[in-house]
Amino acid sequence: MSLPVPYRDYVVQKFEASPVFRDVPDAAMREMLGHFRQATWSRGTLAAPDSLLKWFYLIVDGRARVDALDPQNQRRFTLSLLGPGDGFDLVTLLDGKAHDVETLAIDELHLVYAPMDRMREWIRQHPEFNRNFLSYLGQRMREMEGVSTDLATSDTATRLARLILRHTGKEIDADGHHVVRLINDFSHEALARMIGSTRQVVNRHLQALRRDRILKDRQKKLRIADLEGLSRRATHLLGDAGRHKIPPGS
Amino acid sequence: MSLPVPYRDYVVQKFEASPVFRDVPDAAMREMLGHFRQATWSRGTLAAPDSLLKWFYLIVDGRARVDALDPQNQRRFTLSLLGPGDGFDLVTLLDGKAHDVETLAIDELHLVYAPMDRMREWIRQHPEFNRNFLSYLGQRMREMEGVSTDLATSDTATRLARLILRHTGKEIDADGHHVVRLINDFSHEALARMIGSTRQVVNRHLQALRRDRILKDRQKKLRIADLEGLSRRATHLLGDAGRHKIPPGS
DNA sequence: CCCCGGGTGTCACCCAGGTGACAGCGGCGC
DNA sequence: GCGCCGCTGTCACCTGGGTGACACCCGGGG
Repeated sequence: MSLPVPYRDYVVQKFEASPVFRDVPDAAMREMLGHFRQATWSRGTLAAPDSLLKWFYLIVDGRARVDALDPQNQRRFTLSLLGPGDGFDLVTLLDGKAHDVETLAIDELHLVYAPMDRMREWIRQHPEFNRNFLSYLGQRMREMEGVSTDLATSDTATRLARLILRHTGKEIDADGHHVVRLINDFSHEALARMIGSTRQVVNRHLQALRRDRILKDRQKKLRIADLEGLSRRATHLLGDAGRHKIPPGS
Repeated sequence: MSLPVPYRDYVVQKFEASPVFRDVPDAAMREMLGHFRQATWSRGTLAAPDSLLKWFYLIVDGRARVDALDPQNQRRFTLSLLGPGDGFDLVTLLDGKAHDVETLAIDELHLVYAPMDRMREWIRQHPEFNRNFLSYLGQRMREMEGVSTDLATSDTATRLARLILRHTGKEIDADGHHVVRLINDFSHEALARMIGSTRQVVNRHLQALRRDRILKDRQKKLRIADLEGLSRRATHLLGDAGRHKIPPGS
């Protein structure tokens, strides 16, 4: 029923650097994992609401997306993107109540899962894990605050730039372009849902970014040619704003 | 140095029903409070960033507002409104890092406070408190998700209606109007910051609500005349949408 | 091979709502 | 009393971006 030892080793190695387990000693983690089971969901799978009440899932491989859907006005908004080391459903874990969101597998998803209650006990009993977990919660709250603030104060172009920037690694590929992680194969529709906009508008801004040589042209995957330029857009200092306003007498 | 016993009793009674302490036995709470100190901030006081790193504050009486400010583009956004029973800074408590927000006293603020570290220990050591605290975090996350989703999917009129609705009690005053709590004396500017808009636009929508007899006219404090109507706006079923679209042949 | 479905690229249109401006209003201190 | 200041109420103006529509492109399945 529990995880086979070799797989457990693989998972430990996967989670070691993840925010939830960063400072948890390997031994404790290995012991915890002993109580998990394993599952695989094919891409597109939608989490069943009642299984989210009973089990807490940790992602070993693959990505998941958590969408909120406005009941009226059937627009969607992507609350968060989960990758290896992330778990769901966090909110249910905290308060035990059903969480009205859609969690779905973007890729084939390799998961380990354990009963909610047991998870809660671990949090209570393992001090190192507790500390880590709380600090993970803190980070998540910061992220969410950032998203709200962005939505409330910045325009779509800026939000898009920030979205891309947030997922850009420092690594450079063979052609000297920065690679975008996690969201590089997203459709415009999916990007739009992450910044609270629509596919047409996202397309508009993406074209502008390509035109200005900030994004690499002519390819599906996002690649960044001018990181400096991108972060200027993200902070929308408006580039050279004011220059075209030189008073006539100078 | 610690709280005088009569005041402690007062605080216990104040916190008893609050989300953070709901299920914490009075005895445990009283013992905790023994380690707190007391402070009063006059209205308008801004929390000093470094004191927020060292101490965790609980509100006994009064309200506080937590604002995020977009570094460029100096617009503000009110992340949350805190009342009796709420504590700050939650995020710093969780991850120990400075939290770049402005916390300020809306009213004269009566607080009790304790060192962050001790607070963290209580969370770790008192199981009932831990459970409560985590579930409080869950609620807070739900609220934040709601705010983001609103911002991303609804128009300002709807967001304003929801804001008011969220703060409307079931109680009815002498004239049969529902009273709005916590935000009833806010300026349009302050309301605007809570829904990511501007004072002019908020005013626009407030006038519309008055015109439609949803809000009580001619007075500063918000009072609701037609709760039903308000929640219709909040869910923007668009009222009788469709009625004016009856196909010609019927 | 063609068809189909999902994604992309681009329009033209239009409106919610941001913006600046200005006039009134009430409370407070002098 | 008067002046000040912060707030309210209302304009007129302009624009970012939502919307529907349509053409096109590509990959996979029958």
